[in-house]
Amino acid sequence: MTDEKNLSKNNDDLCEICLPHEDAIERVKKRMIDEDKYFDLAEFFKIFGNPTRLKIISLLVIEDLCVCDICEALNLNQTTVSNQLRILRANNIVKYKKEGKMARYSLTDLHIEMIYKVGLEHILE
Amino acid sequence: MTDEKNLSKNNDDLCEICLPHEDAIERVKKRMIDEDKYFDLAEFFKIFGNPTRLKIISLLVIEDLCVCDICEALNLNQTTVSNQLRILRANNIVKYKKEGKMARYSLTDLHIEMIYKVGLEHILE
DNA sequence: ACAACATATCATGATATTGTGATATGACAA
DNA sequence: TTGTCATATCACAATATCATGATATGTTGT
Repeated sequence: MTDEKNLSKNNDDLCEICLPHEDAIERVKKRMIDEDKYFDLAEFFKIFGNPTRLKIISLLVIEDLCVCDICEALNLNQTTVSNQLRILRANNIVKYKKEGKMARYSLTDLHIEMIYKVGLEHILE
Repeated sequence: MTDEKNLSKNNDDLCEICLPHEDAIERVKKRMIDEDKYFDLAEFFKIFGNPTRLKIISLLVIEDLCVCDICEALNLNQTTVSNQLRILRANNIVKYKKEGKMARYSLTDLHIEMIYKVGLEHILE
């Protein structure tokens, strides 16, 4: 604890110009998650940061659909939808079941729906 | 309803190669939000798609902090933090109160905390 | 085996976002 | 008013992401 305080007075860390609140910094640092996790989490949220993917998600919140239904409902070409579905799959946001020639897509779990809905609530305020 | 079916047989929409499920498409299309909203929502979620911003959010979930505390806790230079705080502000994710020379930042509302936590739950599974 | 269909992958030019150095603002103290 | 501190803004090179055309894969019917 005293070590921490001395350390910070030595100015050998990045923030050289200000006088930080050591106690608050200690508290929040203790509760941070692993560095890697922030990157994983950012990758995950990045997926929601694209209107096309959000549209696809919003459809799948309502019901499961095959690729060509998504194309039709969103008026997008097949390549675009398929590409975005790949990204959604790779990030564990949608899953699919093969039914003959078709692939029926659905959301992997409730988290996705929750995040979508809370986000929508936020921007509609 | 019959109109819809005839329309789709005319192949004058983008998805020409497959035989979509008209009924499902109708159902989901009816419940879609305005085109613009998808863009707004994507802009909002984009903010969560960057590790630095997530780190800042994760700190503010725990307690309110001034800029220089955030720099110190995250070992980032002031410009980086300030820039990201500007983006967070512009997108209504954080707010701040001036206290003398300092600016004390906090999350705008509970939505932010919820989205952060549900996302974290998801990737930790 | 072959054709047709539904979906997936690859490659790419156009566009957007990143962190950061340089600089500006605004508050307090002397 | 001058200097210092805390924070904000601007500008930009490096990097990432987008939609899409071209092409591949895998399934069904003949």
